[in-house]
Amino acid sequence: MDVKTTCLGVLVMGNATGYEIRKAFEYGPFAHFADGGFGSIYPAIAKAESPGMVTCKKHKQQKRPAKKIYAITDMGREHLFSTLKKDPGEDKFRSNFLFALYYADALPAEWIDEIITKRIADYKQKIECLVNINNQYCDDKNIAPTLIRHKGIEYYKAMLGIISNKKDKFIAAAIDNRNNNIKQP
Amino acid sequence: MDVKTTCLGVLVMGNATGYEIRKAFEYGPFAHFADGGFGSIYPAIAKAESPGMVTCKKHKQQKRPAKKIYAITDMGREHLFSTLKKDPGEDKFRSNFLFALYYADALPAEWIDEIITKRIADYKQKIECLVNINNQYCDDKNIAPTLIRHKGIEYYKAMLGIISNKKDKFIAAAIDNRNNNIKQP
DNA sequence: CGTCGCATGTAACCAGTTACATGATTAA
DNA sequence: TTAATCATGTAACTGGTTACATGCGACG
Repeated sequence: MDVKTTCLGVLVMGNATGYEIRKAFEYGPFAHFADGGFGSIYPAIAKAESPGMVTCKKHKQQKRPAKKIYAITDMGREHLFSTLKKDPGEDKFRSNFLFALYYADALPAEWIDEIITKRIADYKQKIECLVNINNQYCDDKNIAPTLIRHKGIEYYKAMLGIISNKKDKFIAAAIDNRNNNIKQP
Repeated sequence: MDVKTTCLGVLVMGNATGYEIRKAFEYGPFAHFADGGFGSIYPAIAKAESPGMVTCKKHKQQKRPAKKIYAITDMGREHLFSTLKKDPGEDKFRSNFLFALYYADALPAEWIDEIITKRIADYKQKIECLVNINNQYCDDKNIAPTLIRHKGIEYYKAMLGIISNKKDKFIAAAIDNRNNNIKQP
């Protein structure tokens, strides 16, 4: 799913500026499975505007760049939903954290302790963030967004549980092998 | 984590060819959180070879390109482990599947049913794959790989449980809104 | 007779990240 | 006074994907 399409996904829920779209990616209910920074969002909206998938109204402000409020068009809606009806393909999960833990046996126990402790705190914060999301992205008429939000919460809780349970074992693995090195080929 | 480093991560567990490295990314115990196709692996190994992070021995074969068996060097090990001691940063999870489900209210119920049913089958297969991994990547001396493998299994089981529980609700959301459309701004 | 597995690689392409460019207002 | 929020955007870079190029052997 390219950034243009995810932007349309935000705009279908209500008009927004580029800045607000980015906030939706960062704090919105699908923050944990879609993203986009300024450097990709602004060009993406421009790419959506030229064929007419979105329209733009400028609101002048004092001492700031004019707000550009984008609205999705029928063409934009069609593009979004036809994309959504295509095979979603596999999820992509990339984790340097797990990659590092994989080699816990060859890393200092303090480091393993540190990254796991930090990650546990991160997960707790993510859960809180998803729990506290207000309704600006969730219309009552639409049930799915709420379900997805709950799914996100359950996902992080599952991650939290797994990591918390195994924390001591990982640290022990690192301690046990403090003076060994990883298997030499 | 760039492909060069993940390749070193495979090689630290034993010598391998480019082809075998790719298999490790696809079926190995960290297949669910790291990756790389041929188009990225071959150039990555070449980039690791020139400064001396890996060495290469050619084994001629009949009627096939010579096998190039790579071995990690001390420099390669150092590069790997020093990278592993850096802040792993956030995990990246991108899911077109969840993105589509988010708009279930505006999509055909049959489609939602189809993608959820398929995803449940996918998760079951992933679990089986991780359960059946043999020890070629898991040395008994090293505990962490096994822990990570179990973590992968628990992760997919959690995903499976969440999706299975909510399946009917998502389909109902799609059915209920069959003649409505998503909120118009 | 087709497709999967083995086995290497290159080149064009594309999408997204990072850094740059600008700058007032407000809360800690 | 420092950092965060608001608000837009461009340009260079980087890194990975896709398609191309080659081709035999085994299995069904």
